[in-house]
Amino acid sequence: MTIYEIAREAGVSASSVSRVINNKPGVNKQMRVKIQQLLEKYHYVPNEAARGLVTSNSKLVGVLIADIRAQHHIRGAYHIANELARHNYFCMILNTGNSDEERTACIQLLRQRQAEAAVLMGSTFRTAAVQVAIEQFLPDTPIFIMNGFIDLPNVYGVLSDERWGIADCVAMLGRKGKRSIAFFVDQPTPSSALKTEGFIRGMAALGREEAGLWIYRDVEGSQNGGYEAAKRLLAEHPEVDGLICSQDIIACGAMRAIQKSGRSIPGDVAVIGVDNSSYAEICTPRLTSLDNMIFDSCVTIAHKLVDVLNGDSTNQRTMLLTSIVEREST
Amino acid sequence: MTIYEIAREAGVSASSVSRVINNKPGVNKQMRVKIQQLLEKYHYVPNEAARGLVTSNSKLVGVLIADIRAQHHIRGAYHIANELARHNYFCMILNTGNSDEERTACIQLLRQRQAEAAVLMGSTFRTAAVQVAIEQFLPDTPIFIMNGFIDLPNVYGVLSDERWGIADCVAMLGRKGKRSIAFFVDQPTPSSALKTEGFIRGMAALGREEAGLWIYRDVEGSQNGGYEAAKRLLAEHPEVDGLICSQDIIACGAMRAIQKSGRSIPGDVAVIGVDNSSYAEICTPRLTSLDNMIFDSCVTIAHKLVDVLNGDSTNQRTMLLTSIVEREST
DNA sequence: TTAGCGGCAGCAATCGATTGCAATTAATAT
DNA sequence: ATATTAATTGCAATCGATTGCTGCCGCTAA
Repeated sequence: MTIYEIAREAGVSASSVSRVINNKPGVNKQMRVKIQQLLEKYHYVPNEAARGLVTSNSKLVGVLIADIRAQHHIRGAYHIANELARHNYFCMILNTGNSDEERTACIQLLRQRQAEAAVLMGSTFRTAAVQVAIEQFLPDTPIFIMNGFIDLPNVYGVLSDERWGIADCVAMLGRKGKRSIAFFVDQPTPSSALKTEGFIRGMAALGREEAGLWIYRDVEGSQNGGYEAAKRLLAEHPEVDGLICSQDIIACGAMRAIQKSGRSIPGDVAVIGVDNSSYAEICTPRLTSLDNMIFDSCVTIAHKLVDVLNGDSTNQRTMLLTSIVEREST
Repeated sequence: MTIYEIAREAGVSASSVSRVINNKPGVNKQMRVKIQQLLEKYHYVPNEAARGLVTSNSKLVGVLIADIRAQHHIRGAYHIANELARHNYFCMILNTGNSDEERTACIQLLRQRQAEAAVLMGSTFRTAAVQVAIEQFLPDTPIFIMNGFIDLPNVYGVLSDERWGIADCVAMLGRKGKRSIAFFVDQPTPSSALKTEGFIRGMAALGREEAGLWIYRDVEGSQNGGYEAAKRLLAEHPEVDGLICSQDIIACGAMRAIQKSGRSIPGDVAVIGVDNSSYAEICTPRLTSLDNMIFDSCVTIAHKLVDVLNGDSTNQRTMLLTSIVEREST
């Protein structure tokens, strides 16, 4: 069913049908009704490719996620997609994978489908190769970065203040009398750098110097990664009484190792994770976690997106405050 | 950058450029190279809307998921998207939500974007309204159903034999000397009906009649749902020594209630979940779970999809065997 | 009676590709 | 030298919409 067939049936030209479809003036009232009935009758759905071709608006926003299997990312995509759907935009959720080739391919896909904007989640966009790809293929496309920022005209970013968040976590452990606090952090990204910085500041507030801190870097972002790191930690510093992990899942693994060593949580060692994911509710004991406001970030991004697509302006950079959700592990 | 601009620069017509882009014969070798260099130079990416308009192939497959936040569904989408990407197809992942209106809207979206096939995951497609929508808007589109089947010409389905799987779970508990076994099942769907049937058969094999079975239906698919159901179970049947839950997350909640009642797992009560999700690895004790072969199902669906899109034929219905992954809870 | 105007409808160009067919050219055979 | 054939190349139609512009009709005012 095309507008031409509808037009023929109604005895008018395609122009009129198009005007009816798009609620534009210039069509007689009765004819409008007649056409609407035909549209209804034949379950007419416009061909978005044809429409996009002439109007050059695709009503399409690309959401690039490093790994859609990661809980917090997919939840973010979910919120953004829902918000955009209300504005008649459609989200193209793409799993970018971790190689630059895959990422560039995704960016080309966006271009190929004329995406009007792109949202980046995770560390997808960090490498130079990807930035080049963006500049080459999406030069005038507004880019929205979740938990990150690049200082360029078309780039908008939402960040949660994980630095102060982690510092708060340290302070909280301090208030509970913990002094020998370790920190597990995953692969280096801007986000993990902020977290590390927060840890250092927090410990400084407790009177500890950066040199002597127990920071375990490059911990794999999995339960096993946390488990192994904690084994090492317990061997090297058996007097540890507090642990902060840059991801909940790492904390889950770490707690297993701590419990296995015969220590109690939070009695002997208190543990805090980050993300406030569903894992935090499921592990035993339930995990205290720094909520980095994924939900709010996504809502904010979605609003920014809609504003920009509507031609309104927004500030390029927004900072969100984090909060600690306290559970049994502290 | 359009083919016309490339053509002008190369001093040929758009036709030749198009032939080069699509690797078609009929272009002089040197000219072909020259055009390829220009394509490269200007980072040319074809406009898929224009291309789709004339060829009427969108290279697009819709994946409809009731709730993309559900681990196993999004993992499924991940596998399918990866497999299809290798065949130059692009996946449109849509969160259908739970109302018929939302679902119909998603189906219209597929039509609007000329999706060449649709994959349905979760109970998305069960209601009559949705089936009508499919018939109206996607009459000739092949539909692939994950863990389900409808007997129609264009419909393909992959099912895992959860019935026998659950029966096996019962048998396994039986072998461990458990006899007082309860079953928690979520909202009624074809899948949960199969599971229930499997439970009944399994118990029959242990010599139990259907009438006296402890089947708790309509348990909410969340940790809290499992927790509340288990509280009821323990109150009504304190002698319970085995529990099978239709979802891992339900089992996680149930285990909390069981532990809180002072019982040990698996000593007093053995627990089994379904899905073999990451939750099964994170809860304490780690959960024995029936692996319903999400991964294999997705791979199978993706293969079927590619076959059908290539014009090859496949059998409409495939059955996969499940397997029990044994962990600490049994 | 005629100029002016507003409402409605359609023509035709356009978006960026693809592709069948005809035209041109060069190479080979007769 | 002419006919035959194959290899290139371009023309023009097409896909399914949108939209500026023109034309027509009927009504009102001078």
